[in-house]
Amino acid sequence: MPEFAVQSQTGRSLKEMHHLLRDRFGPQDWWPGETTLEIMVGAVLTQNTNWRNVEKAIRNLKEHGLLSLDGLNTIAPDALAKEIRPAGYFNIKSRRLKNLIRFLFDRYEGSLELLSGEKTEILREGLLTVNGIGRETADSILLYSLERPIFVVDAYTHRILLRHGMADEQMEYHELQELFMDNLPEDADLFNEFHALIVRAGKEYCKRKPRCSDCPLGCWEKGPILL
DNA sequence: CACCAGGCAAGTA
DNA sequence: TACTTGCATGGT
Repeated sequence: MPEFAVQSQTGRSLKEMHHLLRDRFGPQDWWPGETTLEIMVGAVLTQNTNWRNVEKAIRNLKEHGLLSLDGLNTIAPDALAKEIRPAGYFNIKSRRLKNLIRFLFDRYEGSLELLSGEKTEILREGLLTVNGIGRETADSILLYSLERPIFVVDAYTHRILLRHGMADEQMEYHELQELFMDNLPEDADLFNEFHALIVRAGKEYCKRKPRCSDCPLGCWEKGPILL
């Protein structure tokens, strides 16, 4: 039994919210035609960082032929930091990328084939042991890079649920995640699109200073605007 | 000038 | 468990 309402303050189900967003914005095409590795790298680089800055960093890596397991495994941390500078937090993210790559070599022989054969639950536990990979980054890798049916929770997700009366400020990551995963079909493509749409709507309408007027969700305007 | 962006870990109490 | 702080660039 879900502990929290599966309907919003305005009486909408998650499915209805997804359809409203989809009808407004269409497919978001997150991480199309990119490699498994590139998506994993992007998931780390985008931590608390605007995606446009991440694109610059990834472009640098590509231009220098570093966007490969061996390239990232071999390069010195300082040199890597220099390449990903536009993404911010470049020193710590350099170490985080090295940690991730080392994990892939230590546990999967640096083989994305072997990685892909691993069970989702084991993968998630493993990723979470890597210093610099927390729940959102791990889940982003699972969903967007490895196409596992795991729903990604981020600040926008929490904020939108708050404004629809479906969550409170204290709710924890896994509770928010369960709200989606217990009330939607277990479908990676659905989770992919829905989360991307939430981010899209969040960017345009539901920031800390919300601009609710044209939001397709027509959220509960007296709802909390915190977070 | 202030504020924010597709977080996380380490330190403190 | 529940805060607080450091990490940093680039756009608005």
